[in-house]
Amino acid sequence: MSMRRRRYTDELSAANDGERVCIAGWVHEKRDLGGVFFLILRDFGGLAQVTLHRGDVDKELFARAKRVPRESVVAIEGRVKGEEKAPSGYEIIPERIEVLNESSQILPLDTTDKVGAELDTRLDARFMDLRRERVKHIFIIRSRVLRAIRDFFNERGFMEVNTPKIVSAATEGGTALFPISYFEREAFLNQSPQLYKQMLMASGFDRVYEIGPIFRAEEHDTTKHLNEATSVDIEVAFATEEDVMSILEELVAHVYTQIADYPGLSRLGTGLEEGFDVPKVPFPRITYDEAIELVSESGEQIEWGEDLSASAEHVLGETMGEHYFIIEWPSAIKPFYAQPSPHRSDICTAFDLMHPRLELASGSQRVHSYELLRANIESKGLSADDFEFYLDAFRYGMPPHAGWGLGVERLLMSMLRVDNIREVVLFPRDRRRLVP
RNA sequence: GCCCGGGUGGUGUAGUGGCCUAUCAUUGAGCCCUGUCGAGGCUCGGACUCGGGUUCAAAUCCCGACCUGGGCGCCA
Repeated sequence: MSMRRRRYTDELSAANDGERVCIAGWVHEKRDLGGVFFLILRDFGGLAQVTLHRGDVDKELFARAKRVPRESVVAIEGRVKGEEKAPSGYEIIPERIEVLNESSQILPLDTTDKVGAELDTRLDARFMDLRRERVKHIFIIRSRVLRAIRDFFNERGFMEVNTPKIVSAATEGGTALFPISYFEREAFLNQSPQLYKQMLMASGFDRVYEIGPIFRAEEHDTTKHLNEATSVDIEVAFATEEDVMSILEELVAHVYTQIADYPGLSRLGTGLEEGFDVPKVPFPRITYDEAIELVSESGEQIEWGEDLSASAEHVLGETMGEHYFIIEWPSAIKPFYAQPSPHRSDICTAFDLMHPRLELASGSQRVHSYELLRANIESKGLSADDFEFYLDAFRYGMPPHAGWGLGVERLLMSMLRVDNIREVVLFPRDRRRLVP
């Protein structure tokens, strides 16, 4: 059977009536009515009904079609017949059915969604879970989101870069790293491309972006954390935090715009049957001071200089209702590379992009002074010697610059209203899961 | 790391000490049925996480282990 002649089920319709075609895929369902037998074939495009009438088709073919186990892979040659009684307006009258690979029974999951399955069960049999329609659409959307992000940056003169994922030292502090064995030394999986993208600012690559994996060894076990995630990172020279905040909100709006008309949104089962609204730019900005004030009105007290708790973020999300920025954070709870505010010594240029449900991104203008950066590293209790490879870039002409990092999975789960971040990763890595 | 839940056929579930030879759906095997689209009807097969304990009696109560869901903390 030639793959060149293979057609997708969604390319066909009643308009192809009479054409001889070849389709291939999985046996999604079988309905045996005695004298008439329906085999529902599934490929990447969708479903097609293959109809066999006893008497009209070869006896052997009829019997073999009934015997093929569900989820087996088959290639079918036959004629398209426009048929109002068929679910998609046409059916295939087969002349040949070739079983390319028979599926074992009983299946680990139901691909027809008649019976549910828990996430853990689904992830154990992820290859089969991904055959389910709603799950497939999540990853088609994910792919489209990544494409939209690349288009956005490429159109704006950004250069895509790749920085190392195996690194020598604790990068930013704050989070736990995965140690790995690197020949005779210890190394780590990178928690973020932060230091490397900043170093590129000193190279004159003044608008860079990277989409890549980040690794966090935190032993958290929640619906919004992963130990291996994907981040979109940018760094822009001669820019302030306001400049990169504009880029960020425009990016989010662009991504929403690109996905808003995707028909598969309605198949997700997450309440997006009517699609979604593209968030309006600019997003509201509230300062950290305003944020803790708002939270205190709801009864929860946050001391100035403390990070916002989960319940505080929830209160803010309720109040703000849509995407918003929290700006002017205390320097003490932001990383060493956040540039201090020009107006106040105890706050910095850092910002967080919040969705009502969770934090999506954080960024800042960066410290570009070697002396200040070195002092900041030391004052955070880190050793400046470990950062020599990074600090060197600041001694020979580092322009002012700003940037941010955005969690792809968080963007997706918030956009698609998915409850668990694992849903938007093909093979998620969490506290317990290392396979598949 | 802390707190609170849960582990019953392949999958999803009912069952809070004896009515359990364990419910229902779906899946699987088989039979009937010539227009199904969650097809329908009939027959059959298939499970109490593991190890201790309490009791005349444990799926059910207790202890431990393992697995697992959620919340908090940390973090993006």
